Amino acid sequence: MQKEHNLSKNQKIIFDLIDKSGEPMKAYSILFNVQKKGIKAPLQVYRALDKLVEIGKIHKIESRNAFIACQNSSCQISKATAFSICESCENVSEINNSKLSKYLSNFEDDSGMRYNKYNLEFFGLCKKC
Amino acid sequence: MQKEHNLSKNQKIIFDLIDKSGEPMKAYSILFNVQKKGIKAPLQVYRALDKLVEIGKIHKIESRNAFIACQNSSCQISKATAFSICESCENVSEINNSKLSKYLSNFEDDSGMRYNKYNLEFFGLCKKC
DNA sequence: AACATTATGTAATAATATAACATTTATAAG
DNA sequence: CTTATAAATGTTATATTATTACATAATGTT
Repeated sequence: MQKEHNLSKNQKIIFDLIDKSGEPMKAYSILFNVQKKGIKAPLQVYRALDKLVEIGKIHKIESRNAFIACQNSSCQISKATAFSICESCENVSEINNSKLSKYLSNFEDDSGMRYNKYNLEFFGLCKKC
Repeated sequence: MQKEHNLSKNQKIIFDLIDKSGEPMKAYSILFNVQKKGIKAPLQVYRALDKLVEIGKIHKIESRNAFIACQNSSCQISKATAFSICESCENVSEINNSKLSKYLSNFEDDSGMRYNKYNLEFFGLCKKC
């Protein structure tokens, strides 16, 4: 069952932009794009991004300092994320592989530490490149 | 067989600092710490960090913008990295698990894209926390 | 209505990272 | 050993990414 998050005005504007772009967007590029909609300051962008990440509508690509819309319909929270990143064209796509997520979610290291979250980034060349 | 990289003066100073600290260090904290040794500018630090990452002596913890010495004696290059990060005390340790690295190195997603590199960060609470 | 929570607006500034250019040191090739 | 090439350094300025602090407004709850 999916909890519907009612996005606020700024959150909606920013999510729509990222979602439509279909690719990772950087915070200041987002800012530039939403200035005509009245969002003027970095903080307004970062606050919306924080919330959107928290509720799993977007994910942060840590190695790129960029944000991408969640491409996984069943993904509610950003607790188990995996991405494939082309080092040439910088295309990024979210990996949705249940074996992989099961493997990683159940992973226990030697210290016995248990994890509640992970983020995995794969790098290589995509088909085109 | 391990290729010995002869570190340059700045690289050595910065690697020794990070290695001795035993924990992730941020670039400007490194800069502060090596100023008495004559390294005055951010760029000098970043250049050494870039090189050290390239040759696998240190790794970047992407989610923290910090750098940690490689804790894996057999790790020559930073092409297959995994870390465990405590969200409370921020302790970070490198995971050296051959099953995991084998699994990830051989992972192929549905698109058939092959990867030559990955970085995985696990989050949770360490034993102490 | 009163209260608490969440979101917004705005200005200033902190933290992270790179560009551009000049010079020096180390390495390799003849 | 000297010329050529690559790697590293030094320095200044600037770009990019992100947060602090404080005031106000909107939304949700009892």
